[in-house]
Amino acid sequence: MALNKEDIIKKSVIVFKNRGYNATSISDIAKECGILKGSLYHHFSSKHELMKEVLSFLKTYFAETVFSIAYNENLTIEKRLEKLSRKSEEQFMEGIGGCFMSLIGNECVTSNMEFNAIVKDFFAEWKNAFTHLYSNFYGQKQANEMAERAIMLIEGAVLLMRIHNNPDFLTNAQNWLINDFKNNKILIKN
Amino acid sequence: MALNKEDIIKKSVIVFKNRGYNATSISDIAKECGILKGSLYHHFSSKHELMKEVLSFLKTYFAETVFSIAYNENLTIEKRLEKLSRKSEEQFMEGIGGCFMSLIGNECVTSNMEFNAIVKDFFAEWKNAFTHLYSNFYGQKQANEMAERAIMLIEGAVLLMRIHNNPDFLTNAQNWLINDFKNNKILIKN
Amino acid sequence: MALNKEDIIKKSVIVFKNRGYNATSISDIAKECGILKGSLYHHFSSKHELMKEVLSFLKTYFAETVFSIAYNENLTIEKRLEKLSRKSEEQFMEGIGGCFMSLIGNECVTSNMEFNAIVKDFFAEWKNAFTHLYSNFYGQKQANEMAERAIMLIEGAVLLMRIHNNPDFLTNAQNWLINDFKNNKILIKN
Amino acid sequence: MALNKEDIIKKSVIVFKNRGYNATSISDIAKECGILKGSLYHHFSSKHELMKEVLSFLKTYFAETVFSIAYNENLTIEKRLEKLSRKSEEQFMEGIGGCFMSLIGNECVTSNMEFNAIVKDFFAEWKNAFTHLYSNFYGQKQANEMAERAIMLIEGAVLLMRIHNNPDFLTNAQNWLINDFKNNKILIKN
DNA sequence: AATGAATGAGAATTCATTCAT
DNA sequence: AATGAATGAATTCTCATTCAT
Repeated sequence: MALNKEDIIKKSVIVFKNRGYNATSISDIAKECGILKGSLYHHFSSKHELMKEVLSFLKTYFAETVFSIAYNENLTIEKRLEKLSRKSEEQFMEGIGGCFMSLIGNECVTSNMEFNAIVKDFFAEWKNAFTHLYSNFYGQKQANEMAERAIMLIEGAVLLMRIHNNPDFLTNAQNWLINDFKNNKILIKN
Repeated sequence: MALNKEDIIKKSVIVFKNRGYNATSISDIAKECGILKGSLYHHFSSKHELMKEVLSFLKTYFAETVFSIAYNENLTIEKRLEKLSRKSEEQFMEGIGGCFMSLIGNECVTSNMEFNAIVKDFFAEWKNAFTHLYSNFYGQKQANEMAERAIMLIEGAVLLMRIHNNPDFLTNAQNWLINDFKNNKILIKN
Repeated sequence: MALNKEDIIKKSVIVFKNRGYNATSISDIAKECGILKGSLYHHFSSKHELMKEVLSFLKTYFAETVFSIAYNENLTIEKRLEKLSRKSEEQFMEGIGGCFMSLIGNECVTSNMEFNAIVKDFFAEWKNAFTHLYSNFYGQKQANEMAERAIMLIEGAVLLMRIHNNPDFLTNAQNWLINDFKNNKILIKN
Repeated sequence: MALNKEDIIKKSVIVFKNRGYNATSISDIAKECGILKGSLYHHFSSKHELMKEVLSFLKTYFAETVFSIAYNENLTIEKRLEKLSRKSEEQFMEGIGGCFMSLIGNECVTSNMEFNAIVKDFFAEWKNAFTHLYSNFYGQKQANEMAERAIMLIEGAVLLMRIHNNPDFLTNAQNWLINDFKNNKILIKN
């Protein structure tokens, strides 16, 4: 009752993150929302459309709430890196753990170009954020590489965390990134 | 005609890797094998059982063909690392690209403990291989950490490669790993 | 259209009685109901669940409409026996003939404890009804025995009626029971 | 190995009696015989043909081993009745309990006229046996009726025995029949 | 907006039967 | 006689979607 699109999207995130796209039924989502599956079609024209809106919602959420931190000039570069890490960690550890974008992106890579486009955008924005931070200390090319590496490390860590049901993997990865950053900064200064 | 279990498992790897577990139907696999879906049940009692055998097959394949390289005393540590990288790359780039174990492991993490157990084993064996290599130059604790990091980096790279349909991600990651190894070796020597 | 559970249950009784549990498909029942097989699952979660509801429905039906006659104090014992006979006969001769409870009970005895429980309940209630009637003229032990015998005779008659496609078997059995009752009553009085 | 038709028929009796016709697969029977299902088709052209032979085998078995007792002039009528009871009881209590003929007869009554014909023959022969015994003391019409009643009682008892998994039902029914016989004989003599 | 009944396509699975070896 | 691979039809069940109320 009085459910709006955003409510449904937020509930959908939970269910899709647990079971993936194909194993999640419209019924599952409706149940999570406390309505009947027929009613979902008042808000979304199809499961596919719902997922597209979920992905867009999350992309926007990350851009506004997480990646934007990289551009916050009120904080030191280091603080930004730390805050960005903490914020993304929050998301990746939510519920059962995992990166929604890569989960859906990987599952649906052959079947759904529209999902894929959004997922690629997400990664591009994430990379830009990291590149922006690193380019304070490194040249463009190296900053780019380091950003790519950072994302790989985090995504790999999230993946292992999900499979092993153990948050330490992600915690370790974030610590390594931050420590590397600090150590390299010192090296560069000298 | 006269297909055996291994033939079917190899065909299954292709189809499951493309579409994942839930989106792949027994019909899809049967079609790939050139038989009717009913005939598959002569060889495997269920889709679930088939996937278990596929995962076990791949785990054994990696152990015997890839991870074993780390223990090959006829090669230098560096050569082993390179060969191990090349061999795993071969697998991860096969077909549409992706790491079968992490794809299935992530998709089915909430629904299937039996898949999960095999996937965890796979990662444990992979980590042991890296740890074994790194412990030639580092203490146990650090070798362990470096192994974990290496796997994270590769898995993250494979994930980005799949999503962007671009093998460079993985190539880069492997190069970084090998270069890091060489550089660190020099640092340690001095 | 706009079928409800009870409509479907009543149609199911017909089909299941004709062919038994295993030879009846969900499709058969859906056809009888004038809907598609998928639609049945809107009302019943499985064939097994449907049969459980059919059995429960029939058990209640017999309790309320047939066995209750034994306790109707407005009728003489003899009238009750006659009416009870007539009412059960109506059910056993319906359609192709047969006792639904014993048909399903016997067919599914090894495969389905839940069906079995309901079937046993049915027979217990039937026996109680007969025992109640007979205990007006006999001691508890003998009334019990006579009730058991009565049910055996009727069930055997229904079985032969079904196999021979001849209602006379049941008619005969009911007459014998009623005559025995009358004759014994006279013997007892003297 | 070295299985012959009769071996298979005897194993089939066990499996069909447990699960009925439709729920029993050719595989189940093959398993019980220790061969593969394909091999069964060397001995029987179809499941239907197998059941026909099973029914014929049992009909012959009962005729020769059980019903023939009624015509054994070396025994008193009473002894014959007792022995006949004991022998049929043996069969009805075998394994999980139940009368094979009535189980299959009832399950397949609408689908299989060939089974039905054999089952009807079986009951005719059984009735003849009882009629033969009773006609030593009663007129043809009454002997006939008593035979019918006897069979109804036993069949009803076997049915309840199977459903309640309790052999007492059949034991009781047989005792009642024998006692009735003895008591009536005395009444008639006087 | 929500319900709930219905649809129809497609999923996994079973199974009687065939047949080359 | 037996095997084991394959068939193809049928079965139970699921699910995205539609629509009258």
